[in-house]
Amino acid sequence: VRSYRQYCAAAKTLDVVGDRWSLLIVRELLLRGPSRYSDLQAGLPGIATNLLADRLRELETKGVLERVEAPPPIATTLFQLTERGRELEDVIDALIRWGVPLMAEPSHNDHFRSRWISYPAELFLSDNAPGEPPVAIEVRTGDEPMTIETSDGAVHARPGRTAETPDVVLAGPAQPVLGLLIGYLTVAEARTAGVEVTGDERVLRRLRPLRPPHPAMAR
Amino acid sequence: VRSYRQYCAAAKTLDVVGDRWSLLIVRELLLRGPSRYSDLQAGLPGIATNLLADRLRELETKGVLERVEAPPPIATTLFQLTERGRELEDVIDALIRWGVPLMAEPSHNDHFRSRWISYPAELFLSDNAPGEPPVAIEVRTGDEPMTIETSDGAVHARPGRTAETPDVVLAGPAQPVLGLLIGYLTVAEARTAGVEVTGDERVLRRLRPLRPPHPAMAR
DNA sequence: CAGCATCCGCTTTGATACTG
DNA sequence: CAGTATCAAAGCGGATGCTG
Repeated sequence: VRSYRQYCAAAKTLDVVGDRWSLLIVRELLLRGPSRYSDLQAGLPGIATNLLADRLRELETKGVLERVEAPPPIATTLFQLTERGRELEDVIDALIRWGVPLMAEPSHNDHFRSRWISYPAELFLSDNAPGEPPVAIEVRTGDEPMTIETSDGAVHARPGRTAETPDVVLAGPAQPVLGLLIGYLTVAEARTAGVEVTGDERVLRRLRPLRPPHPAMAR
Repeated sequence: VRSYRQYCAAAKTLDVVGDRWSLLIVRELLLRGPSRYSDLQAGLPGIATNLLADRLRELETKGVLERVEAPPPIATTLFQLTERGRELEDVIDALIRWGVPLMAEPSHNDHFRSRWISYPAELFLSDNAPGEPPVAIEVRTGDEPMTIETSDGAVHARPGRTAETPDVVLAGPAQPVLGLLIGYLTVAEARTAGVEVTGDERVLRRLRPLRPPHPAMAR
C-alpha cells in the first residue's frame, strides 16, 4: 500500500505487486484460472482471510485482476487476472527459476499443493524427442493427482489423471518427487527417498534437461 | 523475515527477497556494482538507515550479497552481489519490463536517479543498424549525466559523458526524456514537454523498437 | 457455505537522533 | 562513513463473528 515514490520501473511494479501475498495471489490465479474466494484461500495456505480480501480489492483497483459474477448455474463471484495481470507471468517465471534450487533444502512443515509443481515442471522440462508419440506422467503427491504430458514438443502440467494409463507414475513425498522430475535426483536416489516409480522410467529421461544433477534432494 | 512456509519455488524466492526494499537493493547493486553503504543510501532515496543495515545483513546471511573490505587506498567496506545474487537480474528485468508502462503516469514528487534509466534503455532499445558506425546519446536528467551507446549490435548505458561529442543530447525532465528514448513519445511531443534535443535525431530512431508509440508520456 | 469485516496483540517499518 | 538506538505508526497474523 505504501509507495516507494521512486521514478523507476522496478519500484513502480513493486508498488503494485510488492505487498506481502500479492504475487502469490497472482501465482494462484495463473495456475488455476478464474477462481472463487475459497479456492484461492485453499491454494494460499497461511494467508489470513482479511488479508486475502484486502489484497483482492487492491489488485482489483490496480487493474491486475477483476471480479466477475459467474452465470446463474454457478452463482458465485470469480476472480480472474486481467490481460495486464497475465503479463505478470514473466515475473512469476523468474521467481520460480531462481527459487527452484532452494527447493532442495528441507521442507518439513511447509504447506504444499500439488499444482505448485506445474511451474517447475513446465519451466525446467522439455521434450527431447518431439517426433515420438506423446507421453504422460502421473504424479501422486500432495492434495490432488497431477498429469504432466507432452503435446507436440511442449510439456504441460494439469490437475487430474490421464484418460488412458500413464506411461509412468510417480508417488511419494513432494520433495523427492520434484527432485526426480526435474533431474536433481536419479531414479535410484528418489526410490531411496520414498518415491514409488511405476512404469517406463525412460520417459523421465526424455523430458529432463541435459544439465548435471544437483546435490541430493532426498529429504 | 517471515517465511510463507510454502513448498513452492516462487514463495521460496520471496522468502529471500520479498521483504520491502530487498529487491531494490539488488537493483542498485546490479546497477552500480560493488558499492559503499552511503552510495546505496544515495541510490535508494526514502529508505531508513536502520532498514538498509537490516536488509544488508539479511541478504548477506541468505547468500545474495557479500561484504568485502576494500584494499588500503580506499579502506572501506563494499557490498557486492554474489554469483547467486547476480542471477536475480532476470527477476529485476521482469519487474522493469512490466513496470515501464507505469512510467507514463505522472510522477511529481517521485525521487529520481539518472542510473535508473539504464534498465529501460537496455531492455527496450536495440541497434537496428548494427553494421553502421556506433552512436552515442548523452542524457542529461536527474543527478548525473548518462551515456547510451551502441557497441556491435548491443545497446549499453553507463554513467558519465562520452569522450567525444555525442551524436545527440537529450536534456530535460526525466519523464519525457525516458518517453522519447524508449519510443513512447515523438521528438515533437518530447520538445513540447520540455526536452531539449540537440544533434542528430535519427540515432533515436535507429535504437528504438518497431512498436507503436504509447499514449502521451508528456507529463 | 462463500465472502468477507472486526478486533487485538505482535512484528515490521519509517523518521529522526545519535555515535565510533 | 557506516552504521545503532529509539519510538511511533502502520502492517500483518490469528481468531472470531456476521451476512446473504
